[in-house]
Amino acid sequence: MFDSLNDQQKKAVEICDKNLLIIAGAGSGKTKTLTYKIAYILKNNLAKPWEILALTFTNKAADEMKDRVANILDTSIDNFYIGTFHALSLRFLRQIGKKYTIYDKHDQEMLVKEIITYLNLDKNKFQPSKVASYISKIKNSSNLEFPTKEFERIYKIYEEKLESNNAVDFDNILIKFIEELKNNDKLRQNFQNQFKFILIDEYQDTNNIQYELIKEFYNGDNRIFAVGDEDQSIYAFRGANINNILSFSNDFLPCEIIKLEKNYRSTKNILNIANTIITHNKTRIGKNLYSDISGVEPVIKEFATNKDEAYFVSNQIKNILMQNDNSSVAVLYRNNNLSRIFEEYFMQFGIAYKKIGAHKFFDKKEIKDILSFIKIAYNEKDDVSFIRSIGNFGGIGLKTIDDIKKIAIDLNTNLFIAASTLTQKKYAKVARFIEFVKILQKKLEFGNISECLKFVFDEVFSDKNFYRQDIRQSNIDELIEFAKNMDIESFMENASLYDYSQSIDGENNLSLPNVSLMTIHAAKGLEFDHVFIVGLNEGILPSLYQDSVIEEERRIMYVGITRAKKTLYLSYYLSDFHNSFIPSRFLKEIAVNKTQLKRYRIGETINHKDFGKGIILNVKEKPLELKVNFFKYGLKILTENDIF
DNA sequence: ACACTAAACTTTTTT
DNA sequence: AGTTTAGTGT
Repeated sequence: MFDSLNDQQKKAVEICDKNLLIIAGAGSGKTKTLTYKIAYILKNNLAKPWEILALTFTNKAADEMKDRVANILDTSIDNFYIGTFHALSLRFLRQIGKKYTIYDKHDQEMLVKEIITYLNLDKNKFQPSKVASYISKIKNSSNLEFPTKEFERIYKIYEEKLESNNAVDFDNILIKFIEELKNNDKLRQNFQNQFKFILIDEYQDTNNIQYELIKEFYNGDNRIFAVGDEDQSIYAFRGANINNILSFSNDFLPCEIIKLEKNYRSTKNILNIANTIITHNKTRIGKNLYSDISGVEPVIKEFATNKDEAYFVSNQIKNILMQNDNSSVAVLYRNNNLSRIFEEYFMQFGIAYKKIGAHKFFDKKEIKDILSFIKIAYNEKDDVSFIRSIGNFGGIGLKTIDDIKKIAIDLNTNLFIAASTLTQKKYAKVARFIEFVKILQKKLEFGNISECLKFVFDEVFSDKNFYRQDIRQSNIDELIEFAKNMDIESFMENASLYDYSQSIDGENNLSLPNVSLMTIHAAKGLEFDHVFIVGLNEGILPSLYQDSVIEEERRIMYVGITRAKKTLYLSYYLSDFHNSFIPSRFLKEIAVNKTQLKRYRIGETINHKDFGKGIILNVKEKPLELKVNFFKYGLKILTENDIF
């Protein structure tokens, strides 16, 4: 059964007495190697299934690994510990009796917003979404440095609130678990002894907290097998630390590094482009991906507008599907707002497609609204869910909620308790709300969540037009169906951690369309016969957003390109009717067939980070020199170095 | 005091 | 697409 592995893969599978860092280039059979390694360990009786811990980055990757292990072993996989860092940590926390409400990004922002209003801070200066992501960044970095005093206060109150709400955000799931391990030697040793082999997928995307967790599991006797590719590290914005992979061989001794460099996915031509681009990066271990597959030359296309681009892509897809119905096709972009125009044209062209990511099932308003009642019944201290549910109950407005908040501060308690003290006649509606939640709590104890959801819908939402629209109604039905036969704990976990929309996967389902629309981030780990990477403009890819780092943007480009098996189309447009654009610098780095790609054209508008918008009056290539008339700052000469 | 509506604005990427 | 805001209506 191990005959189908190449020499490097075989080495990676068979070496079990050392820690291993497997540098797995795109399409080099990473998942295959990991799953065969698990099979090898079991066949040779090196460990029992429950002594293997496999940590993945996404639920999709966990599901795929489960499937493939089950396939090659031909047994049930119930005994394996395969899952995301977050899902497994939560599960272990539950095993020791720790239960929390999980705050997703949205809940987090609501909490931050409450704190900002409470502190009377300027809402424009402190945007909840920015503050929330900054909080996560701080938690993920080792040194706690706050930009301002106000920020430090927000952060402190935020952490206190999580504690008093009996809630955890995504980061805290891991932090809480690490705390438990640190404070309880017996518990830690149990885990260390149990997990003889720890496999970590996508190691390049682990952050400091995840790294710390791995350290807690490691006792020097068990073995860590980390698989990763520094060139595919694209989650720095979420705290991923590329140094984890770069310094693996110092952290876990004895250690061996194995590189998987043979690519089984893409044609030579496609790989050439990927290799050419990525060699511009300095932060890398370095590898040389190669392929035996020959194929056609990738296509680079310029369009006047994004509409022209969408038209061309749609037309091309139509042709591809006419030639071979079974081909898989993907249109990939840097950010989700680029998808809309493709959806429009796909409709016009009659192309069936699926859009991945973007709007998650559990982020939908109707779902969150109903869920907030279950959450407040599950955990009275959950102030975020309190505010959402009471606001939807009907007959209770902002003024009343404000009164409750004030009482909660006075009594130093949560909103639910504060609301329970209101017995005056004018607060009769509040009393009814409290009563309703208590009934719900009784029903929840009974265990049938589906029925509880239906109860909430019937009592609170069924007479409101918004929730009676067909799409929302069917989403609600789906939620009720989803909850069937689930216990409250796993329901809560699934609702918070699982991206339900991504799990409706087309691979085994022939009735779903073969054309996918998604961000490059969402496409990571996937492959398609034909790939279109669109919107390859400066300012889109690379994004040139505030903290965007050019090497990471280049890796995103690299990940996109290496999704393609047979054909690859790279395209950009010059205008989207609001702004004008120039082609991505990454296209210039390729320079296929001496393709004439000018980054700058006379007469174009550019957007400079310091000087704002301006019109290009003159362009000199080699060395690059731009004469630009900026709207605010007037005439400037820019050289290569001060352009970005 | 609250419900409802229309218009404006928000967003890189996500466990 | 969802949330916020301002304005109107009950």
